[in-house]
Amino acid sequence: MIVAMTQSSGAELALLLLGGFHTMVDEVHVELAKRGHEGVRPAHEFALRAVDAGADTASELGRRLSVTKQAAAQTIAALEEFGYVNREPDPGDARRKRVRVTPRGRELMTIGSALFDDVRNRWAVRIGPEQLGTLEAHLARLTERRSFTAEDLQD
Amino acid sequence: MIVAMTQSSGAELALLLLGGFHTMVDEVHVELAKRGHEGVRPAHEFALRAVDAGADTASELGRRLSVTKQAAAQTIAALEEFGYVNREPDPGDARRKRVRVTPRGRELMTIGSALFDDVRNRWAVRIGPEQLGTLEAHLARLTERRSFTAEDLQD
DNA sequence: GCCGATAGACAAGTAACTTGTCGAACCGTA
DNA sequence: TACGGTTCGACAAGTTACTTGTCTATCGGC
Repeated sequence: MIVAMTQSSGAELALLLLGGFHTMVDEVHVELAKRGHEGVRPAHEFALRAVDAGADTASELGRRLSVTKQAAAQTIAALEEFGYVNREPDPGDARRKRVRVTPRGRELMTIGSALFDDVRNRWAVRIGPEQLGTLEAHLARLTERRSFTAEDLQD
Repeated sequence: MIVAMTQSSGAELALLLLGGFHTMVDEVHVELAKRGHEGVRPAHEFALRAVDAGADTASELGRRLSVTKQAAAQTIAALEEFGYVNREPDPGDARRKRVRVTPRGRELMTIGSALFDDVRNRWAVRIGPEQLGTLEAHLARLTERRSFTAEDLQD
């Protein structure tokens, strides 16, 4: 995506960041398809990780991914259709449906992690592991705590 | 957008890159709306820059942005509707319609560049200008020439 | 003067969201 | 224990930024 001239170093930086993301994700996505996970979309992978990390209801997943609960519910429905998660009623709260990662979902996460780490390792070889570590540390600092607004409290 | 645990440093890196992009774009987008460019979507800004940089037909714009010519034509139609570009027949080739950036389009680019540069400058203050330069240089290396495939030749 | 390549138009489909609305369930308080 | 506000998930429709597929008009080399 995007190789344009920009005449703005700020806009160029934005494109570099997006390009970096796409470079990683495209490669992982292609390789996942070859290994028996054809239908899966990049967004599904990240959502599945969030579910596994504890976002086991649609509302909670929405909050973690900063999307509406409806969007999260749609993602969960897709993951369920592909057999990556299943849903069961929460015994302690009849409103909730608890989302659990299935063995097949766990397999996707394992392969996905390996593929992402693979790309990262090749990057480490190209610019040096300590340089990559510094890059990550800087990015983490620059993106943390993206200032709350009133909108973040809705829904 | 996304604060999930991942248990994979590769996947975390991908999220950092996407988060960085979003952090920049969201801020610019909000500020643009305040300054009289309400309808504009983030993608439009980058497309407009590509047009200005010489991608003055739908097909060419598609190639530069790595999307289909149809997608590029839709983007151009949106830009035209908002008054950021206009189209006129190419005198030398009756198939082509030449896309030109209007004064209002140029204003958008100017403001957009300033806002992006503003974010970048604040980042430079936070981690140091030379560190940011290194980060950009590394990203540029890691994303350059994302290996051609047969698909790139179609359409 | 044909023929393959290219430009753009039109149509329909898709992914990943959004807003808005709703009923059911939960929970603190009066 | 009844109420009132909050939260949960479901359903419906709309939006953005794409895609694939098909079509006609035009161009350029031989």
